[in-house]
Amino acid sequence: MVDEAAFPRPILTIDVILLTLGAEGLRVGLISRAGAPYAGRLALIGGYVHLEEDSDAEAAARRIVAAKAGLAHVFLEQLQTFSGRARDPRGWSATVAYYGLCPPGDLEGAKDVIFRSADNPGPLAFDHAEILAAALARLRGKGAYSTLPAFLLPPTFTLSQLHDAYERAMGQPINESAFRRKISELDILERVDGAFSRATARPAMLYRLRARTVQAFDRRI
Amino acid sequence: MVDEAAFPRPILTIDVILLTLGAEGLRVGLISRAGAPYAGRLALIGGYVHLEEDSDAEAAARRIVAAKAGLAHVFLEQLQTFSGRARDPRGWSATVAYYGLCPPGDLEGAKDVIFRSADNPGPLAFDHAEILAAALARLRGKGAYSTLPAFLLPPTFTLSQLHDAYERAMGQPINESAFRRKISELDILERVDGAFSRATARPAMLYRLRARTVQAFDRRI
DNA sequence: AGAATAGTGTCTCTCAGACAATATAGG
DNA sequence: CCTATATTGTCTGAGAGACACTATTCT
Repeated sequence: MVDEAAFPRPILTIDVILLTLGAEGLRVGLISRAGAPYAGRLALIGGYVHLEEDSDAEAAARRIVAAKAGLAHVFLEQLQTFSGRARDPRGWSATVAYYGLCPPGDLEGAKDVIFRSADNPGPLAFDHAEILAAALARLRGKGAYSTLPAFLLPPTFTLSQLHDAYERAMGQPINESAFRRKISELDILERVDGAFSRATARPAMLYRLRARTVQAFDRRI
Repeated sequence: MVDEAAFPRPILTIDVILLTLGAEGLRVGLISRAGAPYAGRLALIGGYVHLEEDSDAEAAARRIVAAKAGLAHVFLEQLQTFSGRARDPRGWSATVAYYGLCPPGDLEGAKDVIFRSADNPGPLAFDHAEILAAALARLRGKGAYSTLPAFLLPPTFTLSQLHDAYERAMGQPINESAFRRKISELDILERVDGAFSRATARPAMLYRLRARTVQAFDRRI
């Protein structure tokens, strides 16, 4: 890093790929763009960094998700930075992309957010389709050997729900007994008092994650 | 991304963690800083984005590595963006970090670059120690299930050299016969005519990577 | 009792690590 | 032949998938 402070500075933005679980699989939260460019197009939840307010890019992402989707607590992880002269007609820009995972129940207050199938969201503004695809690839890659999919669930959940979250996040079936075996061997969950009861079936034990952060495993789940 | 073009723009830089293989393990290429801040301290190879010249951040990274380390062809992959108010005394900044892998032989022309043990490089400028640690973690994590360590070798190599590169990159022993078995099953290498001959031992067959890009595996190597 | 979901036990096949055995060069 | 490195073969234990079986609640 050499001192050449006179260089023109590029535009720096933040984009959040907000993902949640729907009945059919992953869903992504989008916002309809008010102004040009791409007015009326759906876009990822994004904004500028506020230098006085935001201590770093992740703080900016949290502020933006809170402001635009009304979400106070989201699991956020940096995905990648997308940059270049071509991606925004206003000029050379860079956006630091974060993916955010949250349980479906937390999305009541997200009035302006439109949820679409993550795998088939329709046309998006800028290079957001590419960014979304990268987020899905990361989630599916990392989900196979980490607790990432658990952050798509509420704080307490049953093993069946966890299994379901893994299957829906990964988009492929996972052997159930092997899943239970591995989860219990990995010792990443702890029992919570009470049980989750459905309409017409046996109630299941409730668990929560032992750690609040993502845990990666040696082998895939 | 809302239009608020009036916002002050943060400083955006690029940093490259240039890694290569030494006898003792991984080595990182550093440059002694000429000016303030951190004058005289060792720092990662970095610089500003040139908006007219660089089509995107990776192009900027390539230009910077070519200019400061004299390397025309390096394997580069984006690591992460580090940002915040505190990391640079000159103000809120963001740096897009790339790690670069290259074979030891390519480093003849890198006059200004100082190589240090990657695991113990001594004090570095800015938050570069943290960035380097993240690069090593990524290389070791991803190296276990990809062809990443092969990019620390010249274009053609023997299986023993590849095995050695994996062990040195990962910092831990790898069972040799299992390694050979997995490599051959994965079908990522192809034979090259000729053989590599040492002083006083059996010459070994030469291989090269089938694909020019990193290949990830299902299971760890 | 029967339906529906939760949870367990077990069999088999594959794969990874350990390590022995064999191969091929130079001295 | 001896040494050093390369390469292959085999044995064994752990783990993953398949799937049947048991458990518990509600109607």
